[in-house]
Amino acid sequence: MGVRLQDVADLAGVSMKTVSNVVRNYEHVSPATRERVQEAIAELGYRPNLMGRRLATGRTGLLALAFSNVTVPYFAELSRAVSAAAGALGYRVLLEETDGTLAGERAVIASSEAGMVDGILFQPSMMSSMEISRHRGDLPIVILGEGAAPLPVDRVMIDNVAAARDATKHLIALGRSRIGFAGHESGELSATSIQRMMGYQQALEEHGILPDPHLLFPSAEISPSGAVQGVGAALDAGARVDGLVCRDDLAAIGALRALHERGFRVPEDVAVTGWDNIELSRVTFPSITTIAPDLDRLAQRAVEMLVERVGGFTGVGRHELVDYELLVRESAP
Amino acid sequence: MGVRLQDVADLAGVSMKTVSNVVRNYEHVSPATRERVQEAIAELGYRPNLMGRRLATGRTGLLALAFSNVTVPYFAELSRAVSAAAGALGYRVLLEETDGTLAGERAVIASSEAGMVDGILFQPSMMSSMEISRHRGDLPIVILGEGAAPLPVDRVMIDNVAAARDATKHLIALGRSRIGFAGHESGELSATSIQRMMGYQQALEEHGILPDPHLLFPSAEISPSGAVQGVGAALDAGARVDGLVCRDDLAAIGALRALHERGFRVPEDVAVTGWDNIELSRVTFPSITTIAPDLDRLAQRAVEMLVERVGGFTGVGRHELVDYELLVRESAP
DNA sequence: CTCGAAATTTACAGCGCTGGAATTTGCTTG
DNA sequence: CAAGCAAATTCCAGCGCTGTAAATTTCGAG
Repeated sequence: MGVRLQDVADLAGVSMKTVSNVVRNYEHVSPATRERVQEAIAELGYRPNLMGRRLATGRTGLLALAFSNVTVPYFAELSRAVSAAAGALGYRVLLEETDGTLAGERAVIASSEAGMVDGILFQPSMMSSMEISRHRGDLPIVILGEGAAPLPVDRVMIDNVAAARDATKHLIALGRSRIGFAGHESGELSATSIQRMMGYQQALEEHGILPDPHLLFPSAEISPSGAVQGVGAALDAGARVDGLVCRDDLAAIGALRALHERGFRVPEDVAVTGWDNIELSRVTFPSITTIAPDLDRLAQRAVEMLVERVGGFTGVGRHELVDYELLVRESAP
Repeated sequence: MGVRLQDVADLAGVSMKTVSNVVRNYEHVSPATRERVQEAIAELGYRPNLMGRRLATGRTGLLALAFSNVTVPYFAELSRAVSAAAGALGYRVLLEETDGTLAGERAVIASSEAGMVDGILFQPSMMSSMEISRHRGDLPIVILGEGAAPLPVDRVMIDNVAAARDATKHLIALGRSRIGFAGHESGELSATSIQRMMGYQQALEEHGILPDPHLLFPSAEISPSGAVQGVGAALDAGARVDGLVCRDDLAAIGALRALHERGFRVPEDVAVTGWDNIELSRVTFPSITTIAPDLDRLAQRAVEMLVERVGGFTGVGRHELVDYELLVRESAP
């Protein structure tokens, strides 16, 4: 099924290779020949078969983007940004969901089939980048987010610690002093949560506030509902805060509901900050003050670095930070 | 770079084809040989090269899923459901975003390269299924959602008209009589919007309520912010409703904010329904009464039908309806 | 006109794998 | 013990395309 290069070549009366050259815009083809071939292509409706090309070149033109779950708005937005950046460089993106499980993440790294993608962009939830760099096969990998340790693999991230410090300081500047942290895992903490909590504690300490472990409100599940329950349970148990730094916008949305249900006003009684600047954080009531990473830049750098590796670059692991911004909105004005 | 089938064959002292048979679990391989080959595979760390396999078989094992934009939660959730259903049948899913533009959708259908995917699952926003079925090349397509006309291409959807009628009747049963519709396009309506508005109007008429064009609140942009503005502008212009059927949950979230900003209480003053049952609709305050399509079933049937076509089925276009449910929550109890 | 360099085009050998036919091996059975 | 048959394995010919190198044509200078 399908028109082959040879068919076009026959019709145009040239060799297969010349047709190939025309298709790929090789420069040394005479205008006359080029036109004749193009007519033949149009007449036959020829479209190059990618599998053939890829077998021959060894490149697939596909990059994998692995993270836990597209239904997390941050990841959906990341996915768009990465697709755009990859598209600009002639690559397409294959999403790989890991469900945030260790098994899922290992499966991505160890994928039993080769040749599907040219490289992987990986935002790990559970695996340490240590393990990733060890487990790595021959496929280039760039890590998104995650820890700060220098490792033999490229990484792009924002400075989570500094950003968390900024968010917390913003609440302190608002005159809040009983500031909680919400939305982190109740079990083993992800690297992301660890860094954000670290920044939160640093800010408190810098301002002479003693971090109070009773003001940490973990979620049994990293989801808005998880935060509703986590924050709700803590409030019901008598915890009182006037500021709340949330691990991400979804946790903030959950916190908003939990607070609202119990009659606390945001921001009057409790000021709340989120993280990620997902589209919805502008539309909730109140809208959410949040850390907005420069997602486009993050995606662009990550793709660029990965493409360099695909192209053969084998230097040491690079570690780049990307800008972020604290977007002040209604929940912590 | 890479261990080849031949390398494994050499090490195990068998032919390439036997190794291939082992890799693919062909039944007629003696246990002894199988084991020897498997040892060789393990020792060499062999992983089959997909491009080679695919060139040989003509199948890529990839299905495209095309829709406007992953950052729309409904599509993200659809994407998960489709990935799961496809995975169960041995396929993986490549996302194609069209940005909801005609050009984007045409690009998906007319993709200039062949052989990338075996088939397409397509949820159109702008293209009519008429045009899709005409434009179709040799690639099997299954349409998700969209119009009701019987066409020579498979389609799976929920009964949008009936569901909209149910949502509207629910508001009527709550004693509401000035019921508006919000969140549809302010320009050309999508097929989806048309059907949902149709159901809304039918329900009103069935109950002797004359549909009032002043109670239609379109959004300049299909997004929560679009709905905030659309509904907000209408309210500011003096429109008064006691019930609001929203085209989707994001519009409902936007409507919630627009109403809240102006001091209307939900559901006391205005009862609101959404559509899609996105995860967040459970967590907003108030949580949103919504139409919940059976997404898993939808995805499963769509993938099954597409895989049948990939397998060679060429019968007439089938048209399947999938169940939905009205989930009653706080916004319209 | 002739010659060499540059421009254009072609031949050919795979890329790594699989389908199907052909061959060999291993058992049964009369 | 040979024939007969099924199971196991191998051979071979591509799938559609591209890289390399070699062949051919073109063109301007002398």
